[in-house]
Amino acid sequence: MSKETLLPLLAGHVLEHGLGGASLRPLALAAGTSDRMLIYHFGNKEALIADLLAYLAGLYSAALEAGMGETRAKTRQECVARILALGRDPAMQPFLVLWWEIVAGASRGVAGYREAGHSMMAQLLEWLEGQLPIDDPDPVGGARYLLAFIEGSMMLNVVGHTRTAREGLLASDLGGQR
Amino acid sequence: MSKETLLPLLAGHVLEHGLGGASLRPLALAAGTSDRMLIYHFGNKEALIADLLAYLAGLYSAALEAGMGETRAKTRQECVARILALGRDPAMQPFLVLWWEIVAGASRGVAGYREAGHSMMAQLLEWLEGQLPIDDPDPVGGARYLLAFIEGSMMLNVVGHTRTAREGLLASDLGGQR
DNA sequence: AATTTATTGTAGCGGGTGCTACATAGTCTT
DNA sequence: AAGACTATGTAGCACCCGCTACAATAAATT
Repeated sequence: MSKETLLPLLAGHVLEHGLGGASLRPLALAAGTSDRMLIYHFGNKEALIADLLAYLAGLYSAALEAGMGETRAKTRQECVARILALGRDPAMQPFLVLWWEIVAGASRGVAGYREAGHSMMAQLLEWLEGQLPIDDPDPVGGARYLLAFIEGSMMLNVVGHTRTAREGLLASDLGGQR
Repeated sequence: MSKETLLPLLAGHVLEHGLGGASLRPLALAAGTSDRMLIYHFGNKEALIADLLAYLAGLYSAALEAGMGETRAKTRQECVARILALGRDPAMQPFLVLWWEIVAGASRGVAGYREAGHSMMAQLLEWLEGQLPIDDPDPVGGARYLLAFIEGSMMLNVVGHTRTAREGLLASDLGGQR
């Protein structure tokens, strides 16, 4: 067994049980090995987490591509609706939970978290640009604007402010009426 | 020494060293007691964290009031600029770091985190409504809209997407030109 | 065939975790 | 004055943590 065969199993465990609280022995059990071997392959836990974060960023990219619609949205509203729907997809839920854990780690300065978060947001940004209407007057700026708004809305949902998020969306025209 | 005198000291430690990784003995040391006494006063760690989260929400409210400007902003742009500046204030930094930890806990379903996060966002929302221009056409919806956008921008900053956040802000008119 | 190298198991170390048992001193009530 | 209640210190338990020392096996290399 090598790193490459271990990483998917480790990622599965982390997506289910969290990243911060993960410890070697449960991680090893989920991957069918021992803590002894995890250290052998990765050197130490910090390196393991770093490799795992990179692998998870790749997984996230794949999940985004799988969730990408065949056609572009016709309006920014439709585009936002699509991505918010993607966020409600149960299959994406473990990623979202993990996502806020990564943000928290990045904020506290834990090694590797900022980089992983940056990478995942860059991928989402690129995906979002490709989802904007073809005739959008400012796809580059628009994607950045919508990204901030969407992620803020998702955070509000997480802390139970679903109504706040919805009413915020209604109060905005997403730059679409100009 | 009672709960009431303990909580400010505990909050200070948590603001400096984080909430998730906090354990009884360091917490007690920071408050000038023993783990033994923390359990005595709060029952168990979970109850201690719950009390601490409630106290921190109150602290956050006080910090907001202290950071509130004397006058209202004249435009939504100025309003957003003010709150983003407040977020860059070093005095607010520990709160922001703690904030993302609360969001992560809420997302993972840790007891009490969702409630604390909800309370803090409700306070920020109220504060934001009071900061909007007097002649704003839709203060209620506008505050919700701006809140989502601002929080999304702050998250982008945390993961190193400062440029993305800034360009998103430039691409939006914040509903101000209609 | 001998030797090195890669992979794995077993056992354990030092330290941190939440929490508890027990004793003690002071204070308050009857 | 006697007993009850409150607050606190000391010591420790059972468990989890990352990590390591040592040994064993098997494969590859010389």
